[in-house]
Amino acid sequence: MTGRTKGHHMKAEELRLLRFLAHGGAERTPVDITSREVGEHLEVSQQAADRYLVQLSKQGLIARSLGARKQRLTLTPAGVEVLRKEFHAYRRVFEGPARLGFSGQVASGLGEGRYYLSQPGYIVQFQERLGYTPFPGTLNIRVDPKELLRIDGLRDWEGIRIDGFQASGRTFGGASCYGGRINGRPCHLIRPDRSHYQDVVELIASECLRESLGVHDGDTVSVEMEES
Amino acid sequence: MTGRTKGHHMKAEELRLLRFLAHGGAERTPVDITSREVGEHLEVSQQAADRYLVQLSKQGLIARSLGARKQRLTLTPAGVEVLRKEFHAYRRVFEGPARLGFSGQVASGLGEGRYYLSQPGYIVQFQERLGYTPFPGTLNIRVDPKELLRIDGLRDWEGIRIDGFQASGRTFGGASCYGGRINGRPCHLIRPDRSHYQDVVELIASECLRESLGVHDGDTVSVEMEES
DNA sequence: ATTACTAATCGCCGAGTAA
DNA sequence: TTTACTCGGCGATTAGTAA
Repeated sequence: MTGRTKGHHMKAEELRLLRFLAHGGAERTPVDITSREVGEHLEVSQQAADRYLVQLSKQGLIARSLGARKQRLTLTPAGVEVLRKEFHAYRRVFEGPARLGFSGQVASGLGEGRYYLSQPGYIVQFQERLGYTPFPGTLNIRVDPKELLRIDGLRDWEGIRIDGFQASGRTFGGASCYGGRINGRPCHLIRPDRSHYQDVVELIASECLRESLGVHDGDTVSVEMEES
Repeated sequence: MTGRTKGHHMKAEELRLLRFLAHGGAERTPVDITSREVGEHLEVSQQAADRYLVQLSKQGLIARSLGARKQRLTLTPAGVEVLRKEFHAYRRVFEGPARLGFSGQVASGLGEGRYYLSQPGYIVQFQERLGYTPFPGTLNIRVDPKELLRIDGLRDWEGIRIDGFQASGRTFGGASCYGGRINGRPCHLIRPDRSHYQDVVELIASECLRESLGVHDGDTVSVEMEES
């Protein structure tokens, strides 16, 4: 369920194996196959194929149940997500940067945004990777639940990675940022790895968006995301 | 121009590099970049990045011209094809098998088909990989030149590989086969690596298609290709 | 049959450095 | 500055084989 947070990239064979399983329908229906057959398809030894299967399983990308005769493989949601991201990366190449527009109502958060955005561990990363230090506070937008699935397509975008860290004895989680505009003004949508909201998206910008846009709770705003 | 005939697969980093270059527009416009920058993006050393560039260049997937300051990189058509094939493989996963229909007129070939299809070097491969021994003769279909670009999309499909070989002192080239139906009857479209025709596609089947379909030169036939 | 461990080999990565 | 060579080290692969 949680995205591939770690930045260590997959090796080509593991990716091809994942794709092979998806091709065989392992997203929906378990696929019965031996490590030998996997090896034949990938043109590697049975031993290597088996290691790949073990690795993918460890990474939570496939689920294995070993029978005496064959093993039964299923892609996990995380495995599917890896493939969808790859797909999207290629689509980006051939079809240009994706766009995603939606609108929603300004909402009050729980004041967490301010707390998180004040953490130096985050600030240095924002400065480094977004090119600015965000105003300490997120603008929360409540969107129509029907739109959520579409907005969730952002998961496939490359995004700008903000890594989690430890500080003062607690853990701060990672997040991904996506560039866009709200009512024409540049901002980033920030999606924490472990999101707490369902129908709320959080935006950050260098200034206080509430002020610079002159909006209040309940006001409708329109957001235009564009992939870099 | 010639497709990646060799079956030795690319490593993940080379593929990512190729995609990175395409992302930077190297398909159309040369990209100026140093091996250090490439390494940073791929998160490998400058030396490794350089090796990848050399490899890709050797494989004819990119063109390099070294300046004193940066190198100028362009994707070759072969490089673009590699990426397009990857793209298509993922699309196949998420959007199901592609279909491609076209129609054309039965045409006479030069009798080469019979000669090639009689070569034992090909026959064993057909039997092994297509599951039948083709009737020794291709059915040639002349198609509307306007359709050619669309039909050329077949290049992205996975296809069934027939390898080239040497026999009696000469070289026989490789080809790719794609499954489909002509007027409802199963057949394979065969696309030699070095194609001699422009607006003609060649079909093979276990029986003589001319007979079993009861068609003659000039008759219009319709072909339905479906990806496996 | 399978999966998967061990041992030996292979090949790749990156540091140092030449050009 | 670049690109790109050599080489030591180590991770990955395969053959053999145990379970």
